[in-house]
Amino acid sequence: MLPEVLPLRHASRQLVRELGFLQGRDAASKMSYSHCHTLIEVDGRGTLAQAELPALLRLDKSTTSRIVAELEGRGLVRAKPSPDDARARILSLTPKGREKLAVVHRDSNARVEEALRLLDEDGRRAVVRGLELYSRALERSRERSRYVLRPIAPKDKAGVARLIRTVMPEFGAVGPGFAINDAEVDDMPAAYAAERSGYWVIVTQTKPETVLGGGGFAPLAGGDPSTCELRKMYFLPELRGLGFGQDILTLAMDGARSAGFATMYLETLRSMSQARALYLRNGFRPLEGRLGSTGHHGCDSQYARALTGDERSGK
Amino acid sequence: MLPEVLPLRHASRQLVRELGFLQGRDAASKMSYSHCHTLIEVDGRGTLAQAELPALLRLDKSTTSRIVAELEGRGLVRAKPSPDDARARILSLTPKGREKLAVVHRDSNARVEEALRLLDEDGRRAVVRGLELYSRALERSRERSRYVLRPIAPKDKAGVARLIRTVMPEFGAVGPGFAINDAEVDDMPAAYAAERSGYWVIVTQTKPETVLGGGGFAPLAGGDPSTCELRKMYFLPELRGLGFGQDILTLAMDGARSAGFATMYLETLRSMSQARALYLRNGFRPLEGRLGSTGHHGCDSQYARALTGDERSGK
DNA sequence: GAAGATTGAAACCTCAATCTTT
DNA sequence: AAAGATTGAGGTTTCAATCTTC
Repeated sequence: MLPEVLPLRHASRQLVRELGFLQGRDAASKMSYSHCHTLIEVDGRGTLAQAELPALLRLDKSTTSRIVAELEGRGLVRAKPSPDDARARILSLTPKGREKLAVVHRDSNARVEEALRLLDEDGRRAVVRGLELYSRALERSRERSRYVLRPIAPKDKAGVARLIRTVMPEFGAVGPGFAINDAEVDDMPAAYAAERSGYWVIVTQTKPETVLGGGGFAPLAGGDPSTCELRKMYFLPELRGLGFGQDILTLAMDGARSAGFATMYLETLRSMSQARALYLRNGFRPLEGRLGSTGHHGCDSQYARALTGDERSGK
Repeated sequence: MLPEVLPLRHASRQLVRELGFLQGRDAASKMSYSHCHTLIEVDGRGTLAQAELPALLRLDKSTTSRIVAELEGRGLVRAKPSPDDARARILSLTPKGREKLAVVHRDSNARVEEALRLLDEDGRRAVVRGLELYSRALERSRERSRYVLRPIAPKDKAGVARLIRTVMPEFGAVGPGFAINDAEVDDMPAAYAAERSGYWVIVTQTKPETVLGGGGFAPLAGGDPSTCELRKMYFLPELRGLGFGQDILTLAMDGARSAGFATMYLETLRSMSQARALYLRNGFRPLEGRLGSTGHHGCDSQYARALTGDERSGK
């Protein structure tokens, strides 16, 4: 277990309790915390579909429905039926709602400032950074839990082919000289069942499973037998930024190391900037030219790193 | 307004939503967070008086009463009447409660760890530090709100005298050569109504007001007319660590500057370590000997700083 | 009277069921 | 059937009132 887990849980319990005090109903404004957040979200967007509120506030739609009804009843929010869809309600603040929000902002700012003034500038910046990092990490972790990472299986044949044929054109990787034309695309499960290779997929947790990402390794075609290639790592947009690239890269490097490879090579495109940042973080370094004979002359960028030693990052 | 206020409020809203802090439930164990926290607090102390729970969990005593009743009903907590006081109930975990807590810990650790693994080591440390700093600042801010800082008034005469005669003996500052014997102690409001001086007190917000701390400045007796003395700054233990020393020191320095003083001098004791740290943070430097003729030869430590320029800290 | 603890009423939240519109 | 929204039932919390013991 990471050494930070227990201290963080303790700090988190403390913080939740303190925030419970800070953000409890304010007697003066008679507004619950959720009501204030709703006003803030509606104000920040000018107008807002009521259907968006549950995701923004992380509350059940029944709760947001009741909040809106209450705010409407108090004349702080106006709800109009959408012209496009008679089911939907479009929310906006009334002038009275904007006044109320100004009061809420002033009170909240004052209370937060009062606490921040007890810290020096370095401490204040550390607080903001720490809370931002943690809430972002929790958000990513929550989103990750909607997916499953597992080795490729025969049933993934069609899904993986569709994945590759969807992502590559997004980056202009169509036509000759790109992996999208490789014969293996049509049957990835068979291709990566071979010795000294591996492929993993990310699928939705909810059935029916849909393949949304994948990546693997195999011996480098026409290359040294001690060199493998990181191959066909692609993710649909909704999966990006959740750290699955790092997961698959780690699995691939560990698998390649176990299979006796000494070097991992890869070909990619400069336009895949998120992927290139991942490679650099993991100790991959750009090469001057190609290795092996992959036939992917459409790729404008090559990287490699040694798999020996315990060098995990490129620092 | 501090530049960190708005980013922090945003980050705080995000974090609160991610933590699902209100009415959150731990899915696996079917326990509300408050129930889990209660088990953790009881376990951490072995046994715990039920009356301590509201302060620990920052919940109303009616809520903690219901939580304990629920946990008792489920056989997780045992409550015995205190042998000393038939009103009080002493809580402890049953073996079944300890088992349940182990499950809760395992689940919580796993979830927190899953999020932390998305950060590098530097990020993880920043998260822990940021949350600890903020929860501590909120706690201090909450405690501060129970008190009021204001200029001394005639009605404070008895309270301030009692304050000084309580705090000084705590640090051994009794007998000849200490400020506790100064004539002004018996009527501080009158003494500090004079020109070029000021005194502030910290009193409880709840009536009747009780004086719990104070401090001020006045011309240095027997010293240069451009030199003032920071005088009689004392706080009862419950007030320490809440930043009131900094508040009074800032008021005193600003007041002295306005009254035309160029230097602020002070006499203290080495044993008052919190006060000395405050002086050093505020640009005061130790002197080799005494200034003026205060008659406080009991003090073993002298400091001074210039009031000109904008030097605020000693860095 | 004050402190420890409990109980009733009301606010807020979630889950599940329902209604309306697409 | 699916999506937007509402409603009913039940859990959690606070405030205020109450009971018991010191």
